[in-house]
Amino acid sequence: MKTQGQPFRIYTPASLGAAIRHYRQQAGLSQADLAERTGLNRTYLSDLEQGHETEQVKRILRVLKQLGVRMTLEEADW
Amino acid sequence: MKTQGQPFRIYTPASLGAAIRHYRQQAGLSQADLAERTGLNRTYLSDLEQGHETEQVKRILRVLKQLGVRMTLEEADW
DNA sequence: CTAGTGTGTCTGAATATCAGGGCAACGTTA
DNA sequence: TAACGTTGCCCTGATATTCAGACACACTAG
Repeated sequence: MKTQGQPFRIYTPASLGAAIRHYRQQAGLSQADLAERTGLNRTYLSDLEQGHETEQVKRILRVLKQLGVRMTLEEADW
Repeated sequence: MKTQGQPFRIYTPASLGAAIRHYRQQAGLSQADLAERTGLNRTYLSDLEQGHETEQVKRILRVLKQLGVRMTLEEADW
């Protein structure tokens, strides 16, 4: 049983942040936990989840939209 | 509804770039075309397709991997 | 009440990135 | 051959981002 939730379709930095927050909370991790595990700053993760990580992600999403490509996030078995 | 190609699973900046290149070529666009349509610099797109747009994408992918989340790109009907 | 946890947010400094311009190499076509 | 289209790559200045560290607030447990 995969227990896969619904995939997230990513169109904006905000939706990316919301998806990340969802998966982080589902994993039972705090921002500090995840920051430590990824070697990233907690402030960065906070901003990321709120969609404040704008320019770079927006650029890529703009390219994908122009090409008619959809970005999806979903649980994976790796 | 067109035939959907196989989705791309994105694990690295290089695979993101390869997917973008695939879709751009499928759309019959040059880098310059796409740059104009997206308002981005052609050099940026060149780097992006080669996976040289590293840090930001790598950070996000690192977060997703840590959370057991997979990023996928595929054609969308919009 | 007090301590601890989680998160948002601020500052300033250090980095990373992008746009714009240009040039070389390559393949294709006339 | 020459002209053209495409792409990789270089440089520079300007901009955007990330980080560390700190603090406030809300909430919860003891």
